[in-house]
Amino acid sequence: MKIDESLRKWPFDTSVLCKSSTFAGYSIIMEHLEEAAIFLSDGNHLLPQLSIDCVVFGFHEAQLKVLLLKFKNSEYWALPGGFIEQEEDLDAAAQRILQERTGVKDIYLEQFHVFGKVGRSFPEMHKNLMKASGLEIPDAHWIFKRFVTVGYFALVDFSEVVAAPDLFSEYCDWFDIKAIPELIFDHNEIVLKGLETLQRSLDEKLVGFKLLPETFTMGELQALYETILDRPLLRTNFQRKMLSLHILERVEKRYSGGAHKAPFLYRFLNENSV
Amino acid sequence: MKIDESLRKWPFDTSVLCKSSTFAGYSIIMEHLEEAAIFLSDGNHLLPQLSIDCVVFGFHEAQLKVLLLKFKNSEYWALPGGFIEQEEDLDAAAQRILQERTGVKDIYLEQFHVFGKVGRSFPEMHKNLMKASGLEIPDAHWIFKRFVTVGYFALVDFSEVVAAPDLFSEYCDWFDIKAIPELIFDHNEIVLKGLETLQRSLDEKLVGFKLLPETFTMGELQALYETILDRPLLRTNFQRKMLSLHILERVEKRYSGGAHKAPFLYRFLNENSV
DNA sequence: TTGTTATTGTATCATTATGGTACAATAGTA
DNA sequence: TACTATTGTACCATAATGATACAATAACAA
Repeated sequence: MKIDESLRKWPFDTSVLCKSSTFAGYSIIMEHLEEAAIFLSDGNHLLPQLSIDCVVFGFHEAQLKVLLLKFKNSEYWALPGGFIEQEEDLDAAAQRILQERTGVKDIYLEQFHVFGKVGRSFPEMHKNLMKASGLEIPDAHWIFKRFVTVGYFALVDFSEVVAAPDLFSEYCDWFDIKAIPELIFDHNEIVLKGLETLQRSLDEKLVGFKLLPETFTMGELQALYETILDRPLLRTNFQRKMLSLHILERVEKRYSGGAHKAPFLYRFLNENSV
Repeated sequence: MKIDESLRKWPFDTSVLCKSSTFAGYSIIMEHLEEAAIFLSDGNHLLPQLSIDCVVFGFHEAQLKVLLLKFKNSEYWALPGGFIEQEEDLDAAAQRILQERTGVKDIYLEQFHVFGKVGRSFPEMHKNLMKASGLEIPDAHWIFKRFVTVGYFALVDFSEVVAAPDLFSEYCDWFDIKAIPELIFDHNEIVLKGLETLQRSLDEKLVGFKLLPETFTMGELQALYETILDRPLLRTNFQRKMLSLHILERVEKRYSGGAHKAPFLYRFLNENSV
């Protein structure tokens, strides 16, 4: 069962938004502006100069995708991110930020690196982006200070995600890992490091299944591995290897209109359920 | 050639210090107190609520050792750590902190995890430790706030280290990884996570050589691997494996008073020098 | 000088893991 | 009913690893 693409992102196509509900669209943006202004007016409840940035991986149509947000009235894209409350655990903050962006609870999250170079963000660029989105913020505001950011990567079942932009972004979309646009600050570097970490975790931790729905074919699993590792794998040996691990349960066959043998469906057995 | 143990730490034995140079010892402590007070009087040049803690690994007498600091007038031990200057890269801060503690330049350092739980430090305990070391600090002082800490692990040639305590510690010493005492806050957890990271890096990154001096025997190298991985390895196969990697250069034989065949000495060839 | 001892370096065989090919089974189509 | 594309599995070749055997030898003792 396939979910309508347009349901997956909001607002996916701005031209549609403007045509069909210009006023509603405008009011929503105004509301966001006000929300953003309120948010920015008091940073005392947050850990200062520390942020979180997330590389959200999804798998769709044999491609590894990353979720990105687009700044309002600008061509700049960025990773979903946020700040940590004074009374909030770091991991909990990452969970909260991602739940807000994806609608998914209990996301698989892993911290992978801290980015702490002095010059990793560009205050001037940041100010321009804020101005473009309609926010006049004094130069000395806390949001323009140097930030150290903790990189998390998330693995989500693409079909479960209903992505939503944040206070400063216009909309969000999935990008093929091979076609990430130029991102703000050092976010391209963060994506790269996140991908490297994912590649390394893939063998040792059987983490790939988090990117697939409940059941899947061996072919789909192999495509996932090939895409992440970025190299072809021998079908027969991949199958032998996976089956020898005894982590897959055969469910039923999938009869689905190809002039060929139908593949089995498998379900991942995590350690607890065995 | 063996360096005198007593040279390696300062002041290694407090009783010696008190007996042989009571006044000098006292004045040194006073000096430190004053330094500490000056340091604490202004935190504006530091990133707030963010710290660095280091697990410094050394290898000595077939044991994996960790460097710990002892708080003044207290039985509590802690990891060497510090804070980040506003104009300092995170990695540079870790280098600086470790250089101050070990006297070694260009230390091999790797960031391995951020510890960000709200309750990871204990302000009351911290205040008592400060009081015991002679510092009266107001409860609202920045140093008692919640801190997120970035864990680094360091690999050093044990024989090069001349360890020195910091402003808040009395002296420092190496501890066998198997006999780490109870540490403040979540530092035991940090050591454990650091060790796990070291174990995982050991195969994939040929990082073990950083713990050995310039030249070493195959037996010493094997002892290092066995200690870190905490399991015995077959001598003959270990030797075959290491030699097959073509990362070792045979230097000469070591004739050193055992009634048996003398082992070769090896030098590690890093990628650049080949 | 010669035999003894503990350790080192290497050869060899057994076992397991992996790379690669072959082929039968089969769901849909012509 | 034959054909096609794909799937599941068997099989062989090669590589990596586990385990044993043994010669070489530096220091020591007789």
